[in-house]
Amino acid sequence: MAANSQFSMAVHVLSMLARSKDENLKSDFIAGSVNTNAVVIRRLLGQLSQAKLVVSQTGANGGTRLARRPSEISLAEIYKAVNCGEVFALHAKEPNRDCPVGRNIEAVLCCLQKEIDKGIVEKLSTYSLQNLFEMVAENPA
Amino acid sequence: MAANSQFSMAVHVLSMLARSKDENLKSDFIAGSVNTNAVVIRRLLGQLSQAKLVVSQTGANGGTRLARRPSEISLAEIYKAVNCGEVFALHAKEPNRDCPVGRNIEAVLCCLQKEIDKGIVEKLSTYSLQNLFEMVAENPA
DNA sequence: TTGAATTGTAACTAGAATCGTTACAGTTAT
DNA sequence: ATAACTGTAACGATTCTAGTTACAATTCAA
Repeated sequence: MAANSQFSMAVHVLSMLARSKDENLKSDFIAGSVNTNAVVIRRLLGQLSQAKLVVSQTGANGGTRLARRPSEISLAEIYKAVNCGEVFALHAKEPNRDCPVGRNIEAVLCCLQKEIDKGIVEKLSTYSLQNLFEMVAENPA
Repeated sequence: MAANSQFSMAVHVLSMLARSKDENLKSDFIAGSVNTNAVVIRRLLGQLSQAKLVVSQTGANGGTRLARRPSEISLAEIYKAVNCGEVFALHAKEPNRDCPVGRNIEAVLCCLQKEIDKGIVEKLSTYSLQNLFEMVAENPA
């Protein structure tokens, strides 16, 4: 499959919104920067809106802006807002319950998966959208 | 796509091998516990063999055993041995270079991606296959 | 030395997930 | 009223994983 780039796109989109301050941005304009279709952006914005990270307005002169200041949005919130799966997947088919290993391995792996995910969220929560936006701005083209 | 469960399968397979000590296990037997096809297991064992975590023998009475003791194999090595992608993917299409955000976001995201991956590896390196195997053994069925 | 048991690997299929695209209903400013 | 937007459904193209079959190469053992 194509790899899931929702988090990357979300960070991109939110950086655009951070840059535009309180002005509404159109999905079409954002799509031009991300280099994709406006519907893809609107779908993503829908998730970010549900997570209360952005506010959208329909109608003429509509568009989207941040719901909070960039310094008050952590990358962890963005990560949780978009649907970007787990670090590794558990078994596709249930292992054999007649095997002492097969019987118990899933529970252990599930635990480990959660622990890793917690670590990721912790690391991401040390960055705000503001921090990230500054990195983008500083970065030499 | 179906999610990538290589790491889960690898840990499962290596736990089986840890349990069997120095005895060779057949791919067919392992497949029975993982509940998949023997070829899938052999493919996985190929990767683990390249990473020098296991040793295989062809021919009659062949099979696979651990290359080292379970206490000397960390989960981080297993993670690196199998091909289980990144936490999040970068942009599918290259962003628009004419946009100040689009121009620089990828480099920043790439950095972040590496930092997160480093965190995962650090966390995984605190567990050995032995530790994990003990968790599986202790876990109530 | 023959035969049986195994691994290694190529090739193909089925199924799932993402992204892109078109289409259109609903909303809002002017 | 009309034009400019968002929200969302529906479908296709692409890509990835895992499952499967098939078979060559290797090794043990009688």
